Amino acid sequence: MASPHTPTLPERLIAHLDMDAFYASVELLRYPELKGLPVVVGGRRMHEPKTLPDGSRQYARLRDYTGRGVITTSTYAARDLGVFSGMGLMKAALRAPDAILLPTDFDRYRHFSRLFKAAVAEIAPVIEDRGIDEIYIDLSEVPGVRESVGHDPQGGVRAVAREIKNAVQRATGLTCSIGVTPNKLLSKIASELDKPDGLTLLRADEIPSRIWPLAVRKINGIGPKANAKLESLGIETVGELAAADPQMLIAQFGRSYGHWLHEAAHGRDERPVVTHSEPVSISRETTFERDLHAKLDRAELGAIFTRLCEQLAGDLARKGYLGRTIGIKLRFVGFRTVTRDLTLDLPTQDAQTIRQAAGACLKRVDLSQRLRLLGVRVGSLSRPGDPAPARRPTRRVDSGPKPENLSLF
DNA sequence: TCTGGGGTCCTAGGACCC
DNA sequence: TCTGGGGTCCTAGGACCC
Repeated sequence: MASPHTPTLPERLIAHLDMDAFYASVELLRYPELKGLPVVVGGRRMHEPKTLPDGSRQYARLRDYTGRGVITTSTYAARDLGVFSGMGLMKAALRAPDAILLPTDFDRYRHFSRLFKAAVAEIAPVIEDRGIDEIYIDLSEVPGVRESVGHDPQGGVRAVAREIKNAVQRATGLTCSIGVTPNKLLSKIASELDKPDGLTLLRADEIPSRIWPLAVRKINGIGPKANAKLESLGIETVGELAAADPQMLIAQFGRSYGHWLHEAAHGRDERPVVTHSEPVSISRETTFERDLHAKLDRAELGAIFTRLCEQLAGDLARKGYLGRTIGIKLRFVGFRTVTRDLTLDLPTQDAQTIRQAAGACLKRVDLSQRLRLLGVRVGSLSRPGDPAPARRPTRRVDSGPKPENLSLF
């Protein structure tokens, strides 16, 4: 407990910045005539817009798409038609057949990602990367942030957040939404409250009025499973979660997650803004256009497998990592997913070594069902100069020869 | 007409070591 | 010959996120 003699720490000021419909907005910059229309980005097939002789452009429609693939981003006009990120394109086509479909151009999104992050860093350098289109920013030490403007005690914060939004707009031509609160958990929620082009400031004393009415699913870390279970317990809002008996939550969800649920519902979160982090694993995976069978499609699968290993080796080399744990991921028809991994004595970067280890992993899987996805992963990463890992005697892996292992790879 | 690709973190059991 | 306890590594699966 804080005694009168221990100075209380100043409350942190953390921002969460989320680019609005990022991929779709980047596409609208080059196809401005699509502004306001339902547009969806996603899919893997070639559906580039065609420029006609008269200079006008012809776009693919959602109804034209066949094959596997999901929506990566949709414009707000498309969302109004009920098509959202993660939805299968074929399903989306039933809801919005006339929506325009654009292919993803990750290089371009990465470029704009660098632009907006650099613009923010000029104003507030303490940034945590949370992927291509969002960041956390620690504003606590930003000059002017704690000054009040007029009688608005948050005037300084608001001004700095506005400045950040303007800088992002100038650098990219894009809008973003920002939430500023005492921690990452609340800021993540706050940035969504006024999307798009939003700016939401929230103090701890506003949690009951602003946060508790929200659905528990709005909390980052409560996914579909936890949500369903909470619902079955009669808990739908954050306020109901906050009022729930912590011991009951622990009994239902386990010590760690149960305790976290309670803390999160009360808006408590001490996680720092992490400005540097090292990757834990690097992977490549692909979903096939049609389901493949290990025996019937042996040559095709073998070629894909080798290609994934080569791409992965390329990624490792480019990023400057070695990995000691090689793993595979298989997804069968029906979406059952299986993983196997194998830790080598020494880290590697070599495609053939990876391919061989991954092949050994594959031998431990029953391959009688058709596959829809194959992936390869490298973990236990190190840098080329790092000291060699302490070797432990290789233990027998009981691979128990599978009757349906078709010894293909 | 089901459900991409890239990740992180957690849990849990067995091996192995002290 | 019933039964220890802790710590770390390895492996598999699953929830969750962007």
